Amino acid sequence: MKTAALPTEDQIDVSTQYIRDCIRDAIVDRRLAPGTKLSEADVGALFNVSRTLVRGALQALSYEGLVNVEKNRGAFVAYPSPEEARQIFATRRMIEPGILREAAKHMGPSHFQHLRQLLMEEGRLMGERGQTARRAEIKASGDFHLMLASMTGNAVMQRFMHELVARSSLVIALYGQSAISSCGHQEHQDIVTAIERGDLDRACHLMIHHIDHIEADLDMRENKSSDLREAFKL
Amino acid sequence: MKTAALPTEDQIDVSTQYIRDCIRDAIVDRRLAPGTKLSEADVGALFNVSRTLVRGALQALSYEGLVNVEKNRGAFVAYPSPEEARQIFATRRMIEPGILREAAKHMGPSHFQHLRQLLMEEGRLMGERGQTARRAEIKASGDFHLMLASMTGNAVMQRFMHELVARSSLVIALYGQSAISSCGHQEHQDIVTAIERGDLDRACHLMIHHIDHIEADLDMRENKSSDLREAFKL
DNA sequence: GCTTAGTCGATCGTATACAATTTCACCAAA
DNA sequence: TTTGGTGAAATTGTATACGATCGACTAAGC
Repeated sequence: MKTAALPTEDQIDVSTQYIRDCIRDAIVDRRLAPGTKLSEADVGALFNVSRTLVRGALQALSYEGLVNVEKNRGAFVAYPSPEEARQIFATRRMIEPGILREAAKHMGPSHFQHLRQLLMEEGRLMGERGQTARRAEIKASGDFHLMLASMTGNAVMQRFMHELVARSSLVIALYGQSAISSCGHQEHQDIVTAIERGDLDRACHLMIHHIDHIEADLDMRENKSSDLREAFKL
Repeated sequence: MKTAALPTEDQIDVSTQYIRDCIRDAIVDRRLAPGTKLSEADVGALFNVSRTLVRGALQALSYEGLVNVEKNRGAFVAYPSPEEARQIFATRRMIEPGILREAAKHMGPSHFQHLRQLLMEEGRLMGERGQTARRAEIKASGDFHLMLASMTGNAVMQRFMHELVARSSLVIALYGQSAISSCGHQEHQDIVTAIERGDLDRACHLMIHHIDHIEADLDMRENKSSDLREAFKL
């Protein structure tokens, strides 16, 4: 609920940071389709700022992998290739077990309560229908992994996971099949249960398979038009 | 050896990317001390470009954690706190075992040869004396971990490791004690040997202890002057 | 003498201006 | 109908301009 201050938007201090967050949210929420051109002038007009600030925001997003900046052509919402998608999930398989073990070291009863609460919210959203609910569900699903990362108390790792989750959301939005990805909810619960029991090996095992399942539920056959450009450019 | 084109510097296309790389190299090589102010005007004058490009470079470096940008005060070479340093190494412990296992899947004889070659170079540098050799040694030590990451064939992970190694170098430059950190060379060799034998569990174990040793050889008592500013600011 | 207010210089934040490049529409020729 | 070329319009790349903020120094007051 970050977009709370719409009515007085032009009075708010609209900094690069704010623009970046807005665009990122829009991309992750799928309100901006992959491949969409983000014209500096247009975005600037939207926020009532000059191109200078917009450029900064777009460059930052480019660094996060959510936007591709092509020289002399402009910025576009990232259109991750299947290979890129595979790398993102492969990276998650490499690091999330580590996160799990580290987080477990720092977890107390209150942490488990927070996790359970998040899972309940997630389950509630799963029951609902409609675009909005689906978006919220994808977001909640990512928040689970993000919350685990935050429990490591490690800001560096948190940033990495933040980026990975955002890019995963983009990939799921692109290649995800209708409703199947929801089955991850039960897996989240199983993971928490395993941690709670102190069975970290099992928790890690479940986590890896969970990521496998997310990836398996994607249909990453070669894409639409936009790929031709990438195939021959540069 | 990236700074090969000094004589004709003003004719080169000095883009944001180039400036960023130069500054990063200077930081990692310890030619720029932590805490050093990077004035936009000064850097711009140095490269004969406007502040616009410099700002872009500094913001990118800030995202990498090598530079701190303080609002209305300017950019400074990062001065990692002990806590930050701990998080960097903790992150490496969380992800490098994963890298190891993934890299091992893709490694053939030629890969081992490359690794051995790097290790020989590392050993050679260890024998030499002088600042230059020490810098090269720290760099070579990082390159070992970077090479392992590159063998995963995963660009996302490679970028993460690149950032972690750069920041580690900064930390070592700051808190490292004279010659002790060199003992890691033998550990690198042991890790390669373990991978070669297919004993990944042992390789991971060695890797974690290796990172432990690097961290243990630091003297992270509370720092010099520059920290006072951070202590009271914000 | 120490504290506090006020001014000045330096540096950053943002907007704007101009140059360079790409895109696209239009038209002519095959 | 398609292909190829030309020029204007749009868009990005970079530099510069100007207002805002911070830090240091000076000076006045306690």
